[in-house]
This record gives sequence, structure tokens and C-alpha cells, in this order.
Amino acid sequence: MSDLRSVEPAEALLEGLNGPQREAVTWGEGPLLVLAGAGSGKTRVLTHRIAHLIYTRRARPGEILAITFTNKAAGEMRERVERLLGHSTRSMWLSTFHSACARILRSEADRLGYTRAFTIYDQADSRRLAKRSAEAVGVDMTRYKPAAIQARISDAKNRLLDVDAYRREAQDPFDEMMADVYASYQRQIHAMNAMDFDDLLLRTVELLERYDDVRARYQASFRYVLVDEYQDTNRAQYRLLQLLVGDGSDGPRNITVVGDDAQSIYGFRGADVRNILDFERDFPEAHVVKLEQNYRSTETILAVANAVIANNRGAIAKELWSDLGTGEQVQLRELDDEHAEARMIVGEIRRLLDEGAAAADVSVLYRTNAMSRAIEDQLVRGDIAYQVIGGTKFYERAEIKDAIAYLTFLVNGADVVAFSRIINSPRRGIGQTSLARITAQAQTLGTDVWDVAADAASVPGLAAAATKALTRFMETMAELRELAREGLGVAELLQAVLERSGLIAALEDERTIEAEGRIENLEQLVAVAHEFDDEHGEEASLELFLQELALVADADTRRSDSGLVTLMTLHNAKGLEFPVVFIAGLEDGMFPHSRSIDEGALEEERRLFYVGVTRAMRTLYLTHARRRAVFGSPSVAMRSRFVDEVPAHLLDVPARRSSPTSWSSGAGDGAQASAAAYRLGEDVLHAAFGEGVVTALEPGGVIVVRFAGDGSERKLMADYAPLSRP
DNA sequence: ATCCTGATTTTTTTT
DNA sequence: AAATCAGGAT
Repeated sequence: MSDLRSVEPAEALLEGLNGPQREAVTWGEGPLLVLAGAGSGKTRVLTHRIAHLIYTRRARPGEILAITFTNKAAGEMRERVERLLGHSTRSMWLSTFHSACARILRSEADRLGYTRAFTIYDQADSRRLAKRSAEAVGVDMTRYKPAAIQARISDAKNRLLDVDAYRREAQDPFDEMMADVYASYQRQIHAMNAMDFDDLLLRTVELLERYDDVRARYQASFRYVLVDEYQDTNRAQYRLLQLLVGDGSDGPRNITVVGDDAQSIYGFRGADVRNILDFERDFPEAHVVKLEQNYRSTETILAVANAVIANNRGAIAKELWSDLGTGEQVQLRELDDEHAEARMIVGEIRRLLDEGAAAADVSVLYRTNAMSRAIEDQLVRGDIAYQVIGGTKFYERAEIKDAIAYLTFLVNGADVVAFSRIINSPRRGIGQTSLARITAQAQTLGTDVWDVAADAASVPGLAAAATKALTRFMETMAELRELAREGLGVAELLQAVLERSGLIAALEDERTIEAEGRIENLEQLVAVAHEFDDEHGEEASLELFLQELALVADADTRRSDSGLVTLMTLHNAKGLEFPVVFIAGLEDGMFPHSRSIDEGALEEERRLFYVGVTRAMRTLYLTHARRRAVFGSPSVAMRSRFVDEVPAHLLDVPARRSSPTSWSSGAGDGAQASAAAYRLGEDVLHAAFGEGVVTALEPGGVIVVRFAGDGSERKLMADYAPLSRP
């Protein structure tokens, strides 16, 4: 390659890109569809295209709106663009759909009857509200689950149906009832100056549809719109893009979308593959670029991916190829149960680490969050550091939600959900009954709960003790609100909230290990607030802090620079790559999941498997168990049909000796005494099986050894087996 | 109002 | 297996 200094800087942005990538980066005005197979360098294309647009002065940073799937991806993209350009991109809009919408809504809130301090409800908040709405309408809650009710509402919103449209579409009495629930839900959430995740999109669409001046302003401001992971956009996001890009009557529609129909895995939340399939119909003047060269995986891994995805119908023709060589065969392992599976995985990880692999190079993927536990247990035993992405998130912990609810109530006195959460936490002697009286009064008067609660004496029927407690509580809240008005930093304010609310004191009084952990979590939240203050300086406001917090995805908290093995669901693995990947739990019913074994959904499961396989760069393990505990009770499982779709010659399946099954698994702590000779993770040499590593110690002097030769795992009597140290 | 206990449910996947 | 919930006792 030529010396960078001797070429035109714009040329330098194309350095090292292949033909189609260059074409996508340099393409001029008008719609552009980039069909980017897994590992084909689409992030590179996006960042270089943005840098190129700015460098060639076709766009100023402020004229670019780039949508990514996670905040973390947005941050990384900003960093890369800045590195390419050598200057700041602060004025560029680079965020997720939801964050961009929240930002727009914050500045236009009054048009929709909101204030800029509106609360963003997460799933749990929204579910609680759905339940309340259903009860208010008189739905028999023993027959319907709140989650199902909420899913209905969310589904309607994702299809851009407002309450009236939903009612018009109603087919049966159940739908009619749901329409009432939906109406009640929307009435309440609006009255509380709150929005759920779906509202962020829906309300922005409403805003742009209803106000020509607002639409014109944003259309003019975002001259170039770029969207990553376009295959996972839903109806609302699609409509939003149309509104932002315009109809093309006053200039070219500069929209770039990047995606891969084979990786569409969010149908369950309303994503519609047709958005990408029909792009050329929606934008007839579109230019299309296909990226088919994969720079990530070995040919064997790609052959597996291609073979499996070929079983899906109606995909855009596309064949991934790579010149990285054949590489290793894909390792297929069948184990007795989920514990043996976990031992096998951790045993292999230990071996890889001993051979010099970095922990950060290894990832274990699974279908459902619940599957992480067995693997975590073994990692802990094996003393291997790891991180879990997803599952119970930091921001969903009770104490964190409490602290956030305090802050929320300070800025949004109409937020009944926040008020309900904090009014008796810590305990103040204000229970269900008193709470119901207060909220009912607020609803009757149509005023903020804050105002009702601040005048405790005015609440009808409130007991004397409750009135007193409420008065004290609201005095504290008023003090805190005053502190907020004085322009205290978010971190300092949070600290004041934790102290004056009695939240910390109550935890300290518990004097348990658990409570100590909770206090630590709260301290961590204060640290997050400090970071926010430092980052935003003068701009830092409590409103902004809360709205950013609500949109943090767990994927955003992933650490890449550390010596940690990463565990996560296949969904969370989207967009990532690892030299070594394990896909666990490949059993019919687990993956594909039993609830999606019908036509359309099965294809989505297959795409999810495709996503998993294509995360692997060098080494891929597929594992499944003959027995697996579901809801605590064991059940037999068949190997996943997806495994059967993999051509046999690509797989390495070690011949399996029948292993002794009479010994129960689940080593206790007492195991060390009899198997003291061997320690967890220790290398051993077996006369017949060769080198291996101890992956578990079990009672009765039994050790479990994973052999390097054939990858098999065997239970041995430590005292009798022909074992020695290498 | 709060605490305890037994019953029921949870696990699809997420912004 | 763990978490949440409803009902009843205090």
C-alpha cells in the first residue's frame, strides 16, 4: 500500500477497503441500500462513509443523523469517525432510535401536552400500569397475565395503531375490551407525564405528522440519515424515517440503510424484515451494494452458517465467502445434562486460557438468560473471571429503581408510578390503603400527586398516622426539590436523596451482607451520576440524566478491555465477534424455543442460530444436553434440528464412551478431602486417554477430567485411575 | 400496616 | 430453583 501522506486525504479514507465497500462509502446523493453479510465490514463502511461525507464537504457534522442499535455502538462509531477526521463530532446526531426520539421529544414536549421532564417507563413500570389499567376496566386478571396485556398494547403501538384505530380493527369482544384497556393505559400514562419505550417512537411520529413546521425543521436539519441494522426496524421506525427523509419532492432523499435480512431476529418486538426486503420498492431510485466478503470467520464456520440459513425461504440471494482458510472443524458435543455441559465448556475454556488465549476472546452464547446460571456456577468454581450481559440488569435492581424513583418524582410530580414506589420505601407506615386514597384523590382532582400529597390533610379518609407520615415525607421531598432548584449537581442531589430519604439508613439498620451489597450498588449509582456531571458540565440536568438512564441497554455496559469471559444471549451477541464461541443448549424446545416452533417464527430462530455461528472467528463449539432442568424439574431433550442441518463433514464429534452415570453430579464442598490429591483446573496425564484437565471434584474421591485428545469428559476414581501429573 | 407462609408462576429473545 | 403473590395471622 502507498504511503498515506502521499495520497489525497479523501483517498486515505478508502485505504484498505474492497470494491463494494468503496462504492458504498463514496456513493453520492440519494437512497443507498447496503446489504452487508455478517462480518463483511459494515461498521467500517458506515464510519468511513460518514467521515467521507464530512471530509468532502457534502455534509456538515450537524447535518448527519446516524442510528445504531445500542448506545455503545453509537459511542464507538463516534470515536472511530473522530479518529478518521481528527476532530470532534459533537454536533452529529449519533444514537439509537429511542435516544434520538427522546431528544426530539424533550425539545418539543409542549406540543404534545408533555413537559420536558417527562418520565420514561421501562418494561416493569409499563407492565404495572398495564395491570392497573386492566383492573380499572374490569378485566378478570385471573384469566389474563399483565405481561400479555402489555404485549398487546406494545404490539398495537409497534403497528402504529392509536386507540381509535385499534378499536376500529377490533374483531371480537376480547379486542373491544383490550381497546378499553389501551385507552385507559394511554390516558393514565399521559396524565403522569410519562412515556413507555414504544411511545418514544409513536409520539415522535405523531409530532412530525401533526406539525408541518417541526417536520420541515428536522427534515432540513438532517440532510443525511444513516441507519444500521435496518432489518430490525419496526413499522414505527420505518414511518419515522420516511418522515425525516421526506418524499423527495425537494431534493434527493439521502438515506443510507445497512443491514442483512438473514440476521433479522427481533420480529417479536415488531421488527419487520419486509422493511429491508422492500427498500427498493419504497425508494425506486435506490442504489444497492452487496458486501459478501467476510473478514471475520474461517471458511468452515461460514460453510456451517450458509448451510443452515439455506433452509430458510425468501431471503435475498447472498453467499458469504472468506479467504481466511479452512481452519478448525466445528466442535459438536453431547453431554448428560446442563451441569456436564457447563463443566465441559468451562473445562475447554480453562484449557484455552492455559494455552495462552485471552479470556476476552471467549464468549458463551445461549437462548435464554436463565441458562447462564449453570455455566456461571462452573466458572466460579474454576476461578475464571467472567461478565454476564443481560439478565437482571443493574438498573432494574430494587434499590436502584427506588433511588431513581425519588429523583423522578422530584422532577415529575405527576408520576404516580414513581410516587407509589417510594412512598413506603423505606417503611413509613403508609400502605396500600393510604396510597390508594392519595392517588384516587389526585385522579379525581386531575392534579399532580405531588400537590395532593403536599396537602395531606385534604385527602379524604386518610388515617391520622398516615397523614402525619405523609406530611413528613413531603417536607423532605420539598427540601430536596429546593436543592434541585438551587442547581446542585446530579451526584450531590442523589447523595442528598439517599441520606434524607432514609434509604441508606434503612439498609444500614438491616446489618446483612445483602444490604451491604445494596449500599454498594447505590454508591455505584452515585459514581455514575458523577460521571454524568463531569461529562455534561453546565448542560447536566436531572431530567437529562434520568432520560439517559432509562435508555441504557445492558449491552452498553459490556467491557471489552478486560480479562473476562463474556456470557450472553444470542440476541445480545448481535454485532459482536469473538475468536472462540460456544453455543450452548442446542436442543429442540430450547433452541429453537418451544414457543416459536411454528412456521414464521422457526425461520427467525434459524436466523438467530445464523447470527450465533457467524460471531465466531476461529473456533466454534456447539453443545447440547440429553437432560435439562426446566423450571427446576428435569426433562429429556432432543438435539436441535439446526444441528442436523449442519453438513457432517464440517463437524468434529468425538467418539463417546459410555461414561459412568451411577455417580450423581453436583460436587459438594466436602469433595476436597478425598480428592485432595487433585485440584480444580489441574493438568493430569491418563495412561489411556492422555492429557486432560480436572474440571470438577465430586464426593467419594471422584474427579471429572476433560481430555484434550478427544475432548471427552470422564468421571474417574482419583485413587484408582491410572493418573499422573505431566 | 406488616409479616409470614404456602401457592403459584416463571423462561424466549430487548430498546 | 427462585421469585413473586395472595391470604391470613398478628
